[in-house]
Amino acid sequence: MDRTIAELVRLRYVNLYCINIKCKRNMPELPEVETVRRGLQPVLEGQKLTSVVVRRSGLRIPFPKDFAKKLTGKTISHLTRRAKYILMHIEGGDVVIIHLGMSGHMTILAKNIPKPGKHDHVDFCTSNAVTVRFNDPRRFGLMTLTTEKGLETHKLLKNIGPDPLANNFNHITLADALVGRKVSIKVALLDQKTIAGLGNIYVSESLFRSGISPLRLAHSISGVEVEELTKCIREVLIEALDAGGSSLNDHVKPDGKLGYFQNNFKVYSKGDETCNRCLRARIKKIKQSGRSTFYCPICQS
DNA sequence: CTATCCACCTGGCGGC
DNA sequence: TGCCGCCAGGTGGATA
Repeated sequence: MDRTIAELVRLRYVNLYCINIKCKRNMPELPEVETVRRGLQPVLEGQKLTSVVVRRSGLRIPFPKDFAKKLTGKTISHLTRRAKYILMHIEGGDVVIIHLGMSGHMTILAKNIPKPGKHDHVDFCTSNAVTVRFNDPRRFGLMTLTTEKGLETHKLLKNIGPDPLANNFNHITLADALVGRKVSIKVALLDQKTIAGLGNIYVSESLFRSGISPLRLAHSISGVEVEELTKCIREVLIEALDAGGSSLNDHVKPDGKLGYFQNNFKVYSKGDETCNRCLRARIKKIKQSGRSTFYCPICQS
């Protein structure tokens, strides 16, 4: 039975519906965050928030004063995304900034709403009797408030680089962002002000696909290589997004649980395994700036 | 200014 | 079986 989320909610078919997945190797990077946004969109847009329940004083940062109070009774106009942030636009000009951190996920509860568990920090209850529950065991996520006017200059968003899936992003944008950077290309791509939305997984995957060693210095990447890298970043992200999208649209099980993203990683977490491109080298795992990097020493140079 | 390092947090896993 | 300690990750702020 394949149905969209909106349909399932309308039919009150969904008991428990996990939008994001508690899968060890699926930290929320751009594709996962975008998938969550797309999953929430049909159930939240145009709905009034009848109540907002906040169960602790803060996550990575404190909740704003009167967070719940300011949102209660307001209508959600639409959901957008900037880098790994989900933006919930409220009629009247407020905007809720949501970051899933490392372990944050959303659950849509359409009936038989269970008692909140240990890490269920926030509930958004809407006029269509749906509860969207935010759970985040590690509490690296955050929620805060700003306004439409303050969005561009908000501390969390103002220094974020271009979105790799946006139309205005291309190899020239990326090349510009790498000029003079004396860090490795791996570290530069992980930096959100170079490019928005890549995390540890997709940086390794993009570099593998483009055949560029993660150890190269950012400023040493040639124009031709940046062009290839740009193409590969987009491909990797779009493929992950498609996998997420198919999870949302096609893999709804009768019990309402979402199908898992497929892990088609070529190098990430594949340390010591034989490279499936050259079939000769073993994937190396190294540390760069305290973060693990996976790459093929033959395919990437 | 840029680069590096650390704190934040908890579940999961390896080792004993 | 149980417990201990380490590790993973994204980000901002402190430090060099």
